[in-house]
Amino acid sequence: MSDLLERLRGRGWRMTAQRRVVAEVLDGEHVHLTADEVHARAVDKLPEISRATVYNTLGELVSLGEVLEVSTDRRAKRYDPNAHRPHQHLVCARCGAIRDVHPTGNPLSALPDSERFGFTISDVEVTYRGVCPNCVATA
Amino acid sequence: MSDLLERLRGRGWRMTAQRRVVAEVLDGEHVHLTADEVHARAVDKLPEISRATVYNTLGELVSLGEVLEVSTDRRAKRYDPNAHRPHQHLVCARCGAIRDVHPTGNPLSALPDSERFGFTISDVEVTYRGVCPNCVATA
DNA sequence: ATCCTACGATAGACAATGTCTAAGTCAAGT
DNA sequence: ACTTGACTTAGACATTGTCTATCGTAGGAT
Repeated sequence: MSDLLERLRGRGWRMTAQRRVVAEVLDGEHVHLTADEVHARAVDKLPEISRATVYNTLGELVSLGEVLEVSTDRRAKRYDPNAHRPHQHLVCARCGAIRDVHPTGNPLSALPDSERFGFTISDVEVTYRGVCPNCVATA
Repeated sequence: MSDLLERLRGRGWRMTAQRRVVAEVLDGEHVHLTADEVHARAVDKLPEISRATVYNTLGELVSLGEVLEVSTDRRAKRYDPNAHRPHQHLVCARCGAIRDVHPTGNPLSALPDSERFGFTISDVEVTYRGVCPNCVATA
């Protein structure tokens, strides 16, 4: 189901073992990994891959619009392969779990012109914070 | 107009020269400073104040609910003394300028139960991103 | 007014995350 | 199979923040 690798190849992305491995890690698991977690999983498949390459490759995938960067906390950025359907995030304040969610309506419409101060707004990022059922149970 | 110092004293906050200076920096300028910027301005008034103290004090002010932590980018956290009126942030993608904004409605109501996955949601954080008039002009 | 003591402040080491550089390697076109 | 420019590497460096051990002091007690 590696649409991602196909798309990248089709866009003229030079394919290397390292890039393939990073793409596979993201494509394989639909979760929100940090750069270090991506690196750890990449090392399992390609032990000599370097940290810098993982960072570079993630940065490229973000530039290409194939992966989203998510900063839900002040810790490491996370990488979200679900870049093709707009969505927001729901974060557990206790365990850090992240879920993709799809709110109704367009959050942009909640900001009247008088509150835009002449800005040309291009994007809205919404993060819902709470406690997940698991953490509530073990509270 | 130092309500802040008054409130803190009233809450039994032990007053020191360092804490006073940090509180004054935040109270004086209604902007969104990073910890290092707070430190720099504090040093102007009290040259021997240490970085650790600024971090500690900011952390306490956040715990006390007198100041909000804002993470609009992956860079340093910013500290927002406007903690008593709920608001969201509008960020310039070019120069990083931050404005407080007040959207209409409650963003929580945009998330149907079916999209809450059993989470107990306590907070919503909305960040609008765009380009400010100044940066548009100089583009 | 002075003394005590617990709480606050300090310097600097350490940690986490990310970026940069110089040199080596290799994918892909010829 | 060559060649070349793009990719990868190791590790130094940068930024932001935290921790620890020690010193200083605010504010209550005397």
